[in-house]
Amino acid sequence: MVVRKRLDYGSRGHQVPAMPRVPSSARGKRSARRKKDEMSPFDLLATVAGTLLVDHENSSNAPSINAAALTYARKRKSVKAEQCDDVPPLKSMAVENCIAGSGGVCASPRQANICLAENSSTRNGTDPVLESLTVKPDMLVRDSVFSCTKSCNRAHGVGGIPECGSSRSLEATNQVQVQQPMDGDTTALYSLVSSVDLDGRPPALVSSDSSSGVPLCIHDKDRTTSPLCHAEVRHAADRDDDENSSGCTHPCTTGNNKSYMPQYTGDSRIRKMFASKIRKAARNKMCGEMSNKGSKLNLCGKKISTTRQRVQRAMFKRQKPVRRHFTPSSAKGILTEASGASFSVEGQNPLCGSEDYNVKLRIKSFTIPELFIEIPENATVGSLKRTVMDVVTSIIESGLRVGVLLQGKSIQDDNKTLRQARICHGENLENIDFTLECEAGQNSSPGVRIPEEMDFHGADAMKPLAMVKCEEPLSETKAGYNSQQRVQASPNRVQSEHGSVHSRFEATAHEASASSQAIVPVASPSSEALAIVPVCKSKRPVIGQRRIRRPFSLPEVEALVEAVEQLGTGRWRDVKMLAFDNTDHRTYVDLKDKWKTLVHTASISPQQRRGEPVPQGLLDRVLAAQAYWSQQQQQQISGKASGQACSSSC
DNA sequence: GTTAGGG
DNA sequence: CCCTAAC
Repeated sequence: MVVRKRLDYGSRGHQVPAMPRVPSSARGKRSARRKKDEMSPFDLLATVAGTLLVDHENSSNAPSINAAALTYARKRKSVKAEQCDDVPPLKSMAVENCIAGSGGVCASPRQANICLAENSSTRNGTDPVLESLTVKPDMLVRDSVFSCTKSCNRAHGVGGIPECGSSRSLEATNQVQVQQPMDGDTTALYSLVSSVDLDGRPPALVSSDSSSGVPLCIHDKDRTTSPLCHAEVRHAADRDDDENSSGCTHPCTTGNNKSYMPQYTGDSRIRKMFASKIRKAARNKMCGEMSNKGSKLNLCGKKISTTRQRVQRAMFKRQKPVRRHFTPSSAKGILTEASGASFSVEGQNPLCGSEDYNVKLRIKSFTIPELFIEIPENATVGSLKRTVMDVVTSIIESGLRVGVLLQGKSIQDDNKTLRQARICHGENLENIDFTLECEAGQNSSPGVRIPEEMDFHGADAMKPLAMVKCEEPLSETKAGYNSQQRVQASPNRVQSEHGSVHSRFEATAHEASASSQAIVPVASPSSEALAIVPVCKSKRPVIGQRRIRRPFSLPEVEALVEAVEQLGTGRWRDVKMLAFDNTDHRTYVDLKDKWKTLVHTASISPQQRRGEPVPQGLLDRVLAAQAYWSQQQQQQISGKASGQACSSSC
């Protein structure tokens, strides 16, 4: 067998050494490290103790170690022979199980495992990225869009199931009815709109809309001729996987860009320095600041530890959106949109008369910018969902502000009254739009990060776009493009604004946004690059922010367990690559931590366990694997020690 | 950049 | 999850 190098995974599939590599941990636990020079006796003791411990564990909790060892041996053997292709029956069963259990997620790690070789090979080549992404229930999406628009006139409260629900995206389908005295200024309106519950819970005034079907703006539809695939992601419906928590738990406000650059691929040194310093500072500083959310208040007093709110943290780690980038949702609005999701709102005023001086606006949905997602063809739907979830979450969390567009024109003056802004009784409010713009955008220099972050692999069209986007002044963003094409129907117009260079891509983006009110991952024109720039991305890098907590789903746990069974503890990077290669938000440290908790969980009584219950069978496997690999490590260590002793004595 | 471990 | 020491 060829000596395996870590990086080999990338190009040749996964190769696992027949014998567990001496976990570099042999350099091991600190305690071990410290002792290693001073002890032979200690070593011996440790070995004995370890053995005893292992025996004990096995006798009390899990299958006999022998059985486990056999299993592992077998597995390792097979793995050794055919890393990725040889998937023992047991694994298959597990996979099925997992898939059946909870939508999607599960499949990913394992599949990644199984297809690793293929995966990696494709990566090297042309990276077929998004072709598989598609889906594109265009109609659905559009339906929702249109229904939203058109239902304006409909009386709210109709019992029917909202059409939007079908394409429900990110709380987008909620209709929000905003009533505001016409004399209120636009600032007030902004506030109102901003208060829209982004968490998907129906706002107080939400009403359902049963009208769907007939698109109000047919041109939108026609425009959507792009060959690109649009994938609609249903936020709420699919949140049964592990990502749920993240999104749900921290619905909005405080920015957390985690999603779009989850990997620790950033400049870690800088990150570390900034992160820890800034973070600490932030902790002290922001005690009172963020606790509106949830019940986590008064954290300041404590040290904001476990429950501490997301603290400003170095964002560097998220600087390289390896696989995900946002993309401007429309050419003209590139920057504008960049700032965030734009959501279509429906202006309405039929009832104004009866409401005296109140303007009734029903916000039925909003869209977020197109998202470009790069994901291997053989990635699972679950991983795709997660990816999209990440992106969406980041958009929402990165801090949003609202912009108001009337007849396609952005209303800049917050001090105007609605009446002055012509958002009032008697005016045509059908074309009023609200855009969500990233707060972040205001604070940072947009252009700085983009170039580095972009994955340009030959995405010629993308690059320019990104650049443009980055460099574009934010102000233009606001003033420029207005939400969706519904308002500004002409693609040409869009292109004219940015020049022909970007036309191709822009058109794409344009279409995408036009076609959907939902989250729309769009396949890049060039199969390889999906560079995407978070619209908000260039925005303030939320420094020192804590990552969102994302409990491991059962499928993930299974994948982890299996990977550890194969690779052993102490090889977290490999575990990550084997089972979570497509899951950016799970770092190997996370996996290690999870394993730690799993072991702990498995060792306590079921009554003491919290969170999503993990099947006992799985926990048994955890213990077995832990015991087995612990033993292995012990043996390695003792073997090493004896070897040294021998060599020294000889 | 990884791994181990404490918090 | 975070942070950091030790490699």
